[in-house]
Amino acid sequence: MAIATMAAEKQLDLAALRGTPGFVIRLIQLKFFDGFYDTFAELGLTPATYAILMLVRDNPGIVPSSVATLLRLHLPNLTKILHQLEHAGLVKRSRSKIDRRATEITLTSKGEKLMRDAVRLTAPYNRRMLAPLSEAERSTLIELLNRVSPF
Amino acid sequence: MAIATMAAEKQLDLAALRGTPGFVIRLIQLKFFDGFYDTFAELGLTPATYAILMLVRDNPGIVPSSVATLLRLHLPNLTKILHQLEHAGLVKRSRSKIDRRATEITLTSKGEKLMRDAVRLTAPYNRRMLAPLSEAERSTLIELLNRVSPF
DNA sequence: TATTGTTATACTCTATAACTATA
DNA sequence: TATAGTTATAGAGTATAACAATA
Repeated sequence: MAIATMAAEKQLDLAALRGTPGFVIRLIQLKFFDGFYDTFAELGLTPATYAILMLVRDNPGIVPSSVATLLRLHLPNLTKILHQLEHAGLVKRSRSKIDRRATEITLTSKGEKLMRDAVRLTAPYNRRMLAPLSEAERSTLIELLNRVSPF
Repeated sequence: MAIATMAAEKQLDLAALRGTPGFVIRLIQLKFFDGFYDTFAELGLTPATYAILMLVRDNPGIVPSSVATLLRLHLPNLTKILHQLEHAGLVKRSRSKIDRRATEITLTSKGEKLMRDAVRLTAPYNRRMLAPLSEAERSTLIELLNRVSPF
């Protein structure tokens, strides 16, 4: 956080940008990222590793190409992260016996424990990020976002 | 676009991630960025330069530190972009007479023309990105997003 | 002593090309 | 011939430190 502090910016005209959803979404994403690190850095998780480990938790044996597609990562970049996660003892990679080109990813017990800890922080984090909204509005927002989302 | 194509990913369990607004917002932002380049690349605009030029258009004489704060950019990075925009003849920078450390940014007539062209593409682009929603739902979403946004 | 803007630089994220091993 | 995964590398985006000019 070295970005200049707010000052007389209040009287500026932001109407056009505030009506541009792409711009507002970018600001919100930065807010979620900042909040993510505040919450999950103590567990050593980044937004990317959180999503990867969660996807593996719910889909044991998933292959890297599926993870890459769903999380919008390029396979070479995912390979590097998976190498780190394996080195940290959080996931295990093993050759598929059906298609020996494919690698099946599963969580280790250490990975499972980490995600249990992470899940405990998740709901409060989400609530904090959406604090300006009521419970009903939060549900509405999440539903609308999922309809707009590519998946 | 070299990310693997969708295949058997449909039968995977994505419930946890879909209930995580930060994750869905990230996917949506990528969708908006892709769509932005499809729409505005012909004008030579990026999401960053679009936002900067729009902010200058609506706030002529705005100083770089305010732009940086509002757009969540760091001043050294903004400096570089402003240099490019000035070199492209889209903005003009002049020393403030009140505070001679400050630089006042304004659009050139070329910059104004560019933004008129850009504005014509904006509404259709936004509508396309939010196509899965009805008109009323679009308004609701934009209103909720603005309430969650830091500004 | 603090702030504005700049330069230089480092770091992270994302993207592409080329290779291997399997199919 | 095509696909899964890997390696190496390039590029864009973001971050920090140090400085000059001005307040």
